[in-house]
Amino acid sequence: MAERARTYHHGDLRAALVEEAAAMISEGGAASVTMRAIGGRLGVSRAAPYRHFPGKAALLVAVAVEGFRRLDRRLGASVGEARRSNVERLRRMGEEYVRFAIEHPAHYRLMWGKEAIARQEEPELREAAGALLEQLVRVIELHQKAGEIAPGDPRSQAYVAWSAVHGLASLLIEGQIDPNVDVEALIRETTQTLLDGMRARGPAG
Amino acid sequence: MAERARTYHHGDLRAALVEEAAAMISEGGAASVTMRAIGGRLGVSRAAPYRHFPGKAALLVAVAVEGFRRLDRRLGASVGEARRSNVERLRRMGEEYVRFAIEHPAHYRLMWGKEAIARQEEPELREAAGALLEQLVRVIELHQKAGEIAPGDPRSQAYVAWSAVHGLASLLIEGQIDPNVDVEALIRETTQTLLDGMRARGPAG
DNA sequence: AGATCATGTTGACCGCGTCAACATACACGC
DNA sequence: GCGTGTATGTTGACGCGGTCAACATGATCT
Repeated sequence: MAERARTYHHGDLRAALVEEAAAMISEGGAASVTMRAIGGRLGVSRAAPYRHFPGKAALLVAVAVEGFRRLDRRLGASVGEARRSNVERLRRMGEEYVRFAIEHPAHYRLMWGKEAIARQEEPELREAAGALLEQLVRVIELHQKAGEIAPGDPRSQAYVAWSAVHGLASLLIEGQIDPNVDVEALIRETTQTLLDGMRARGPAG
Repeated sequence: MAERARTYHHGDLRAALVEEAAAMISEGGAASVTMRAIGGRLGVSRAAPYRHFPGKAALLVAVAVEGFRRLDRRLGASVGEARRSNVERLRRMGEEYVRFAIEHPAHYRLMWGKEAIARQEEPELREAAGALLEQLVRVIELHQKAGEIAPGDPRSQAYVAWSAVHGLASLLIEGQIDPNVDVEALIRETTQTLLDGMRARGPAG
């Protein structure tokens, strides 16, 4: 944003690349992000990014990791806001999760899609996604102790809860849901059904 | 499969293209599907597909539609097999849905991803996905009448159920779930939680 | 000031999707 | 049978995008 490109060297190109790529993803989708375009927008040549990332895939990974960080912070904040217990924390987390996806569809897609990003397991990505899951597990344990949701392996339950919100987020941002439905109502219904299901204890252990 | 390429004309290139593209997606992911490669595998030139599809995107749409048809048939069959009622139908549908995704990850990804496929609303795709949703709605209505799940707009409930299985399927095929967990158990736990939640009626109408 | 290394630039290559111009073969009326 | 039109397939070329190698520039340390 600041006046760069005055000098031959950029100053902090690496950070600028990640920031700019994220902006372009939001504006025009992942397909609009090309090494040439991103260089152009930063007043830099097409090959300059290669001094900071081994390739385009690595740059996108960095963008995705940044997305995870933001989502993680946002969920953390929402948990803080929630009135104490009564599964409010979990509900808030779920709702905020979906809203994040709706607000940043292309970014969210990039965070999960295996297609756009390198196949090999990027450890940084794993870590960032893992942190998210950890946060969810902790909240579930909290509610378990309060007797608000059924006992059981909190990690499995976290996967179940995550599936529900991730699925809803995906359907919404991929345009699979009838535009006439009330999105906020659907989000509430989804989290409510999920919480009801987690409170009950079905026949299958 | 049969001996083609004997003649200058192919016979049924259109169908062969869809079939071959689907095979390549399964083998090497969507990125491995290039017009040149697919032509080569069919003993045909790179531009030949353009006589049958306006572009690569259209070919991929056809592949995705074919995927929807298969999934639709499979779910229909699973419903038939399920013992009568007691939410067995819905459970079977959910489980089969996730299994389909696991067995055909790249194909499943293509079916939903907006990234790979043209942005404009392909009516054929909408229809195919819509048929799937309709099937789900009908099963839900059935269970509602049997008093096995709570009353309410079956379409919203269908979206909720769909979110759960689609989310789980996505997480699994994108490798987001710890490989040590028992996948089948997780599938059962997810459907069970979902069914429990749909049976209950939470405070939110 | 001079050497060295990090950072940025330019030129080139290759693969890809796509189109235009050309070639071939099947189909149908005589 | 035989031309003729149309569907289908081929080849050449273009532009774009990712990437690498060779070169240029500028910061940094002594």
